[in-house]
Order: sequence, then structure tokens, then C-alpha cells
Amino acid sequence: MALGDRKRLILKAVVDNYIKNAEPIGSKTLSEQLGIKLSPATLRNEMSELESLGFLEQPHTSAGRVPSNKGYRMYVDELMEVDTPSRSERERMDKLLLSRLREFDRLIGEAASLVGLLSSYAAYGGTLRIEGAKLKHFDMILLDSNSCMLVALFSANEVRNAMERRPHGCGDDVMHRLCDAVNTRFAGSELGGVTAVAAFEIARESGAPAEFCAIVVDFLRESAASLVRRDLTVDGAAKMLSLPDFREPERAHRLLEALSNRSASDVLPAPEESGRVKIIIGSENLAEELRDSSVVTASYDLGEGLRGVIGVVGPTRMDYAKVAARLGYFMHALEQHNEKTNGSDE
Amino acid sequence: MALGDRKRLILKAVVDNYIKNAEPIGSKTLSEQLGIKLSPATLRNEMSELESLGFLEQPHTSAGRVPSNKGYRMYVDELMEVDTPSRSERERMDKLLLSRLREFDRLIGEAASLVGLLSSYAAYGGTLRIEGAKLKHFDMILLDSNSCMLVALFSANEVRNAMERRPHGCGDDVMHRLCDAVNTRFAGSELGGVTAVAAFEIARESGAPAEFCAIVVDFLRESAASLVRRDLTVDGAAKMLSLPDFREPERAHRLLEALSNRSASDVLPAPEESGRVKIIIGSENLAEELRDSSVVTASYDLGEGLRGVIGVVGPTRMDYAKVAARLGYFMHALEQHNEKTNGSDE
DNA sequence: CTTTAGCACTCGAGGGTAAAGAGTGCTAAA
DNA sequence: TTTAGCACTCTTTACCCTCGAGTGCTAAAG
Repeated sequence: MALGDRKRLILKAVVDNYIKNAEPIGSKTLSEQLGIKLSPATLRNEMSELESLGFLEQPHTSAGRVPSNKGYRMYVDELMEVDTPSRSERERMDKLLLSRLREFDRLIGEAASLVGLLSSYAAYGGTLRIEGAKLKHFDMILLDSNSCMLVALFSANEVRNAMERRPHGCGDDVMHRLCDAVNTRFAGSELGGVTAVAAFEIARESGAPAEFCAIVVDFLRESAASLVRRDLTVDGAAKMLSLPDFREPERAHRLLEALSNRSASDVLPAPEESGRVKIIIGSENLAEELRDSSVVTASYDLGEGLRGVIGVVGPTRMDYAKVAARLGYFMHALEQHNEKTNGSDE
Repeated sequence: MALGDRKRLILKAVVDNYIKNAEPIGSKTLSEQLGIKLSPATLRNEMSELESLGFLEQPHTSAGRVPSNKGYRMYVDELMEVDTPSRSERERMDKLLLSRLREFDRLIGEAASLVGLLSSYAAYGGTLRIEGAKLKHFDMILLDSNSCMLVALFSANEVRNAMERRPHGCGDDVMHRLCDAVNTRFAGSELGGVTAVAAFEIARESGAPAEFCAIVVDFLRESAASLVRRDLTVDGAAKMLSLPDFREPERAHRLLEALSNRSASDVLPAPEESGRVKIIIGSENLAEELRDSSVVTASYDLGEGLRGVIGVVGPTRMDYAKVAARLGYFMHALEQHNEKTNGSDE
């Protein structure tokens, strides 16, 4: 489907214009805006052909043309120009990155928010997925004679803790042996196949009550499970209400409902190759309610199973170039920083 | 401002009706719905008086009447009937309460969500405020020769942790002394006036590098600060778009923007006496953008400085009786449970 | 004195028509 | 191959009209 240069130019102009103005564009206005000199009549012919090729659509007989999903696809794949983030935008992203290094999930959530904000419209969400998280260390903090705190440290520095009643008549030495038993047995493993049997064995090895060991094992299993997949918030959806695309309230309603009911992982694709920006246009969306919206996503993979996707959701008429460039920039910065840190760490 | 019994009855009927149907009610329909036999003409007189007293309003000359803010206030304070939660509603709330005991902030957030859901419309948020949180215990988990984890346990079982690089050439004994020094100095205190001087003193007592002690002190201070006030999520706002009150898109936009930009503590009042349900109607709201919305809130106080408010936001036409009863029920259940637990704990 | 029936009046909602405007496709000339 | 001209289509907007719900007022009835 090689499109002639002139058709490509015209298609690009139509999409650019529609993204900017949210209104169908006709031959006359187009002829004024287009770089090359072409009469409205010629453009009418070209546009009519682009329509029969499936790149454009007419809302009704006598309106201008609007890009079809196929048209957006072509635009995104071949036509759009890179829209480099401005200096101040880059600074905001860099600053966010540096300020949230300690709290990774907030970082990802806020990054998505910021990108949505920078592209001046759209709602955004993020998914965080830690695959094969390994237990690095288990410990207990003995508080007093009848309470203690369980602490589990996993790869990617994820921590989980829980307060527990301390078993009666169980000296510090027993508790320490329990810790050691858990660590020798589980440290470095994925806790995938932890069974209740393990609790008994640990109890035998350490001399701690079986009941308490069961609590510890459950804690470990639940903690590990809670790491596997975490959906992050959808934010900024309200902003979209002011977009002309959502003048019909029911369309707005549908989208907002979808964003608040569906989890981010429903909306966003599975993480891919790191740094990769992916664009899902209208009907390409799996979720029924998003068929007239688009999603721009970027994947990251920071090692240690820390992978995920962040994404920006907006109408199909969204400013793909802008969003993609900003997501791309952030991801690039994130990975660069990660490499640097890991380099000095290991 | 003692209102005659008949006027009270009429006002109640008008508000009830408007809450249900979202449409102004006129004398004729009212006369059909009212218990006592009164002709439309009589009702017109009464309603006209209620209007000049400020309890009712007319959207325009020839529409029915609608309650004013003052009318809602009267309704809420004296007129509305208790709307006891159904058995299944109570069960849902009880179940939520029991299933989330370990994660207090999630509990509060989800409770608000659930109450919003049960009352079939409205957005909801919650604020959690831990006042005067005291450090219960500080500990370090020594992972390997160059990393360790700081753990701080505060009252109300709030935990904070951070990974830190372990100072070079610093034996386990030094680290333990450091822990002890921190605990003897700070355990049981509010960490309000912790200064950098403390870090030097701890360093001197324990023999740990001053630089590392400074890191520890900063960690403690930041952790304590992060407990003081936490705003919880606003959820379910999208549902409100289907309410007839938000047929004008800009009104919907204004409210949703306010809910996503303003923090929950901006919208909700300061926590009050425990279990107290408070209703803020329309113009009584401090936040400008909420002047045509209402907020029903309930405060809790679980001791140990664990106080807060959860609230349901909706249009002024919201079903106050329903929301108030459900919030009240949940709070009651929460406090009862809390008393029971504390009773056996201490 | 209170309640009710009657009546003229007001105002918004809904429906239909007409004019305006934007854009198209087709044809024929450049 | 491009362009000018023209008839045609379709939406948007304005306007007018009618309908109906609801009101306030007055006067009669209880």
C-alpha cells in the first residue's frame, strides 16, 4: 500500500489539522493550509481517493473529512514528525525521576501523570509487574514479650511487613533460629511453591511452635503474591471532560467508567522490549469501551523482574507525536539512570 | 424558626420527592403524593410561604419548587427519617471491616468507596490523620557487608523502612549500639523536635560514623512526618456522570476537577468527635467548586492518634438519609471492633 | 379564618420551517 | 492533469408557534 508522496502529504495535513482542531476539514481550508499550491478541486479528488482507500472518513455527506483508524495508523507509523520535549518539560521529568527514586511505584504513577499533563490532555495509568521476585532476606524484630514484627525483603528492594503476636514462652534464641531456618530455606528463591509442609519443617528445625511457623509461611507467601502484579492509579481523567471529543456526555461517561472500573492491566498491553513505545488506536483496543479511544504506552524493564508499562489514554484524536515523544524521553531517562545505578552497585 | 407541623410535612415531602426524581415538584403532583388531603391551591399557599421563608426555590416562574440549601439543612437536621441499612448492606460492610483489619488505610479508603457504592451514587474520599505518632521501636536489619535496612515502627502499628548503604568498616556491634542509642533516646517520643544535633550525640554514644547517624535521623524525621497526614484516594467519581444533576457537562467537569485536584483534606472537614456524622450542604462547603455539591462525612478516633474522616460527595440532591445511615453504621462497627481488640490487647 | 375552585398569566420544552453555510461530486474547460 | 463552475446534500441555527405545567390572585365556600 505505497501511497504517493502527495497523498501522504495530504493525509498528514488532514490528521495534523484534526488533532489540532477536532473538526472535520474540507478541501477549501486544506488548500489554504497546505504548503504546496493545489486548488480545492484537486484536493477533493485526492481526498475522495484517500477515502476510498480507507484512510479518511466523512461524518456525513457534507462535512469535511476525518481520519479513520487506518488513517491514524498510517500517520503514526510513517507520517508524524518527532515532537521533541522542550527544555522545561525535560527538566520536569528529570526532576521527578530524581525525587522519587526511593519509591518506585509512586515514581511510575507520577511519571504517567506528568506525561499526561505535559501532553495537555489525557488520562493515564501504569502497571507494575515484578516477575519472579526472590526473597532476599527474612527477619523478625522482637518488640516485647508478646509482639514482634515480620519483615520480608524481596528483590528490587520491595519490603513487606506485618505485626504478629509473639508465641508464648518462646525465647529470643528460638526466634533467631526460626529466622535462620527461613533464610537458609527460602532466601534467593521465588517462593512459588511454598507449601504448608515447609512450616512444619521449619518448626522442627527451629523449635518454634508450628502454629507460629505457619503464620510466618503464610506471610511470606502473601507478601510474594502481592509483588507479582500491582496496578497503579488512573489519574487526571477529569481533565478529559473539557476536550471537545467528549461533548456528548455519554461518551465521556463510558470512558471514565472504563478507566475507573477496568484495572490498568486491562487497558495497557503486556510489557514489551524495554523503552519501546507502542500506540494502540481506537478499535485496536481489546477493551470494548475503549474502542473510540487510543492508548500510548511505553514499557520498561529495569532488571530483577521489575518490568511494566505506563500509558496515556486519550481520544483517538490525541496528539500521538507529543505523547509518544514524552513517554519515550522519560523511559530513556529512567533506563539510563538505572544502568548507572546498577553499574556502581554491583 | 419553629415551623408548623403541616409546613414541615410539606417541606419533607418536597425534599423527599426531589431527592428521588431530580425534578421540581408542583402543587398538583404534591397533593396526590401527600398523605393528608389538601388541595393544590392550599399547597400553593403553603409552598409560597415556605419559599418566602427561604426553604424552597423556584428555578423559574412556572416550574415547580426545589429545596434551597436552607431547606436541605432543615430536612437533614429535623425532618429526614432514619434509613437503616439492609441486612445485605450491613454484611458487606462487616465483611470489608474484617478482611482489611491489617491494612488500615486501605480499609478506610475502601469503606468510603463501599458507602458511596451502597448509596448508589456519589464520589468518596477519606482522610487519615495520625496525630502525635510516637516511635515505638527502631531497628536495623543487617543484610550484608555493605547494605542494611532501617525499620521504624510507630504507634498504631505504622511501619516505615528504607534501604541504606552500610558504612564501611562498621561491625555488627556498632550497629547494635546505634540501634540502642536511637531507641533509648527516641522510643516513646513524638520525634517532633529531632535536630541534627541528635545525630552527633548518637554517633558519639555508639561509635558509628556521624554521617550515617545523620542519615538515620533524617529517616526517622521523614518517616514521622509522613505519618502525620495522609490523604486517601477519591474514587467512583465517574459514576456521578450518569446522575441527572450533571446533565450540564460543565458542572460535571467542575466537580470532577475539584475532586481530583483538591486533596481529600481540602474537601472534608477536620475530624471531630468519634462516630459523629456531619453533613455539609452546598454553599456551606469551603471549597468554591463544591458549592453546588454536598458532603456527608463521619469521623473516627481509634486512639493512639489514629483519627480521621471519611466522606461521600454528591450533588446537593443526594440521599442524605441513606448515606448518613451507612456511614454511621460503618463507623459504629469500626469503633466497636476497635474497642474489642484494644480491650484484649492491653 | 381557612380552604378551595376558578381563572388569567408566565415561562420553558418541543416541534416544524426556513435560511445560512460548509462541503461535496460532477462536468467541462484550461 | 488541474481547475473553475455549479447543482446538490446535509447540518446548524434561528425563529415561531403551540402546548402544558405551574403559578398567583380573587372570590366563594366551609
